[in-house]
Amino acid sequence: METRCENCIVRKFNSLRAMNKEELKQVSDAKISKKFKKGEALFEEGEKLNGVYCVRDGVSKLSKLSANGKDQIVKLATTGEVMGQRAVIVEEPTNLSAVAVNDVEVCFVPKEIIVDSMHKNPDFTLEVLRHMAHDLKEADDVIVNMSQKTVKQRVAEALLYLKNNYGVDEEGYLSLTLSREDIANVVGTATESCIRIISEFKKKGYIKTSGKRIIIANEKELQDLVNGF
Amino acid sequence: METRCENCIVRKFNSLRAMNKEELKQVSDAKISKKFKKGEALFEEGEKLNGVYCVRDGVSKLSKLSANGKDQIVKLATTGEVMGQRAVIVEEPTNLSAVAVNDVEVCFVPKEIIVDSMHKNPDFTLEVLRHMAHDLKEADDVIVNMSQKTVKQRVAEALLYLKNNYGVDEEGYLSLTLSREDIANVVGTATESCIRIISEFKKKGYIKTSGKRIIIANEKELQDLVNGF
DNA sequence: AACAAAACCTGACAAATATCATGTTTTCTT
DNA sequence: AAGAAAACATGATATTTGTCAGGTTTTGTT
Repeated sequence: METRCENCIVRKFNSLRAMNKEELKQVSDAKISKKFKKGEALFEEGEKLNGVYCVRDGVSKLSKLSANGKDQIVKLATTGEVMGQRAVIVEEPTNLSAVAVNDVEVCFVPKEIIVDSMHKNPDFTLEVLRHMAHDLKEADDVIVNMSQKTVKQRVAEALLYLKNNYGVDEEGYLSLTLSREDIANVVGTATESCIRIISEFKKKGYIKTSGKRIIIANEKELQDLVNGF
Repeated sequence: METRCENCIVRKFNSLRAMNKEELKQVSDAKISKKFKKGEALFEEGEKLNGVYCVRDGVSKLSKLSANGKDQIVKLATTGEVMGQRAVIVEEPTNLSAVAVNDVEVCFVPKEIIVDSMHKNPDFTLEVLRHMAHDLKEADDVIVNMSQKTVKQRVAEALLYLKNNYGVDEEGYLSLTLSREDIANVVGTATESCIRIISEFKKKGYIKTSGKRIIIANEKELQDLVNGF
């Protein structure tokens, strides 16, 4: 599928929207469409990125390996988001790995075009800057959550996050299904602890489950828990 | 003391170095020098910032209040760093409070000048972007540390950080003296836990203390601890 | 449909950390 | 230099969380 970036709705949600016509044409001509199956890696921590990845469809987990061999998921990147921007800007190997959580389709945009636009088009640079400022704020929030909230609160928060950001299907199940291990890696805890807490939520009627799929049955109770009541 | 920004060495270390002469003159004319005593707040979380704070001297702690009433220190801002940039860029109230750790001297630069330069001077915007990209990476690292390292490892790391970033005085004491409570708030733990661990380090000979002041006596042991040996 | 692999689950226990209570030392202020 | 306030310290205990070990269920593949 060779579509033109100029017509891509995805662009509306990321910094590429601040590009002008010529720039978009350049991107369009140079971009390479890539598909990744669930579980495949888009790129690995420490790799040099030759461009950025604009997500057309699907969700990827951005994670970092810790000294003890566990992955910490730092962010979930969804349709409209751009991955790898940070590394391209500072011209360093990326500090994060990206792995497809479900089937993912991205457009790879060579870094030269991005860098070139950043030098020439202040609006574009500013837009990138705004997105990064937003990510930084979110990262600050995560730091505070990690250090000040209990694992139980963080699991509850993660479930609400999944509902609020990815919605539910016709039956009420969270549209984005993560494995218990992935949830544990988002929350920063042991997989068993995560499973135990999810079981507890189920027992208390806050959620219902079917296999790995989850229905949020009592949003208020979960929210109260997050808030410390 | 009314010095000119054009001559300020501090500027060399932050994004203002990408400003051209006219821009610097504007900053110089509009800036207001402010001094804060140890413990005073420069600004509070949720406040609207009308400009940025360029640190001439001293150290401030940037922190965020958590639901349970504890402060989490997200970053220490030192000579040469600019505080409040993020909030000015996204035009939101700041998500962090800034409190002087020791006596602090800053130049307050009205946001109009910053915003104006960002629209006109791509080099400046790009420089700001680079700094923010760097901060974001550091934040990612903190997230991983918080979730994957033990409190003991994080305390050890914090002590080494203080040594590496602020150095030691003639007697070998860490130049930047933080209270045990502040260290606990950097590390994200209870003050008592922090004190206990510091006592343990002292008992084991990794550090020496005199009041709140600390000498790192065995850097290698501390580093090994951080690395999980 | 059968099988293997992966994911999920649970119990028992150990380790890490928080909390509460109380006393001591240091630092600051006058 | 004295007194008050803040910071530091430590014990006892409770809670949270991780680890190991062994199961069961679900999922994917042929």
